[in-house]
Amino acid sequence: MAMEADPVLIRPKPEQGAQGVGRVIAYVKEAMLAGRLQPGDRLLPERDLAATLGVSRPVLREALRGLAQLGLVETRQGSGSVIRRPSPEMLRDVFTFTLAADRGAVEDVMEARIAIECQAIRLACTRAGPAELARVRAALDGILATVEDAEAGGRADAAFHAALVAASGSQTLMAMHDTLSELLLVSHVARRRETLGTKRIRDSLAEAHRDVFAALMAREPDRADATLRAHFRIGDELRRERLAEVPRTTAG
Amino acid sequence: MAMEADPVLIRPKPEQGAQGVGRVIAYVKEAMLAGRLQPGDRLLPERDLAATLGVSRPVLREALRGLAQLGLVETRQGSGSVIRRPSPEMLRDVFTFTLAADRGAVEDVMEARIAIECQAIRLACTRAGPAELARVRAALDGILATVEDAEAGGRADAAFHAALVAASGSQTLMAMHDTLSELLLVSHVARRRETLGTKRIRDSLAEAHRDVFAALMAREPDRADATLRAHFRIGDELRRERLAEVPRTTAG
DNA sequence: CGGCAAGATTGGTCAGACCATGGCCATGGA
DNA sequence: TCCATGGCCATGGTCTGACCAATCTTGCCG
Repeated sequence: MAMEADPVLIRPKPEQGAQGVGRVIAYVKEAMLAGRLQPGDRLLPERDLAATLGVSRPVLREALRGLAQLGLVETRQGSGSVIRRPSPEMLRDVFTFTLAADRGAVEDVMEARIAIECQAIRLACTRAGPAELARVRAALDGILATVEDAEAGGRADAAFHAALVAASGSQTLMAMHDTLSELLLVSHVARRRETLGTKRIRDSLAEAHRDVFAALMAREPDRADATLRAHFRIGDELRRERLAEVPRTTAG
Repeated sequence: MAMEADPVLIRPKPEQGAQGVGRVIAYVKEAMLAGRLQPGDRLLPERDLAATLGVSRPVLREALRGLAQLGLVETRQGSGSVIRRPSPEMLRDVFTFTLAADRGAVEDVMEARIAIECQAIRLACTRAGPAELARVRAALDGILATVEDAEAGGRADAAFHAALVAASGSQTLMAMHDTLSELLLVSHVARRRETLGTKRIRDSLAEAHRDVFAALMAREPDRADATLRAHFRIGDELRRERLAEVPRTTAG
């Protein structure tokens, strides 16, 4: 009686001990871990693989879709399915939905962004090669060319910061930065509109970006971190100053 | 400005093809991000939802499987599909593949963790009240009480760092730290075992944690940041030293 | 030899049928 | 009246076979 105890209460992980879709997912995962399947390897065509594994094609497709969402497989119509080296793409999704469910105030999102960028510029000081530096340089030029234009300036600003993070060579930091940038997208444009006002303010911002780039070129992590923090602080101060002294005259 | 919560719209990455399966995945993701679907909400039965979305049931199932693999949906036979908030635990599996492909992935995630914690301790210096500080203190005591025990010490260490991040009062930083900590669990215990060896090393680590706490109590953000960074650096150096000089004697 | 078109291969989707599991309700027994 | 069990219905899991769409390969022509 009690010996036939609660099999219902045993909750294996979805792929473990399962049939059908779960079995196929487990088979592919295990083959990858065992080295029998390597990134770049092509799987049998769906019809053949389904027959080989003894499942129907919709079941196989379902399994492949699951693996594809995890970035372990890439499937192309007319071409086939290829094993992939996992990329941080899905990390971006996970952060996005985690933060969407648990998002803090915008300031907190901004703090997280500051954290990521400051760590990124530290790494960039030691890791960035000439190509990465040239990209940051180009992004800086984009900022200087668009200081008068809130919309284009906002995009140039975002591109500059993204180039900074990319120069770190850290895929984790890039994935996180992508998520945070999207979260901040709307407020970012508004922030910029509120900041741009006088020529003095615009020059200050341009100067701050030049300082950040110079710090990166100097290759000193602590200085670069401090300079980037100062840049964010300046932006805050200028915005406060602007709001305190200059009544809003443009509907923006 | 940012005084009120921003109604930020996030555009999820367009799903591959954006027809059929991709469209369904995008639909669910968008609905979650827009708040129309919340964790705990039950989706229509498969047959009904497929009809509603104008796709066949295998297509819908494929989409649900993809979402399930990302932890966004949980599907139970006989019961239905429920929206879930992504749990970082599902990342562990995938991170195993990432590690198999790239041993350096741990260091990458570690950099992100350092970024989050250093920003958190900065915020904690200005935001933490007596209750938060007491919690960090209690977590420090937990570390000091478990320096001889790799397993319990690992948990106490994690609890200390989580308490630091919690003391920042930033929901965003906490959510990100949770996710990163889950990733690092894959290798965390092994790292700690490699580090603990001699009494000298254990004392160094205990001292470093005390320093971090003292810096937090001093309420100086720059000093706290630098002290925490030094703590991470010390951990790295001790680990390298340990691996270089002391042959592994425990099978652990 | 190179380019283009046609055919073959392979993935994407659909419809309909059947099997398996979970939940709820009703009935019977204590 | 309460609890346990069984039956039924709802819902997910899988299969078969057909057709559509995209990619690749081969052959032919200039």
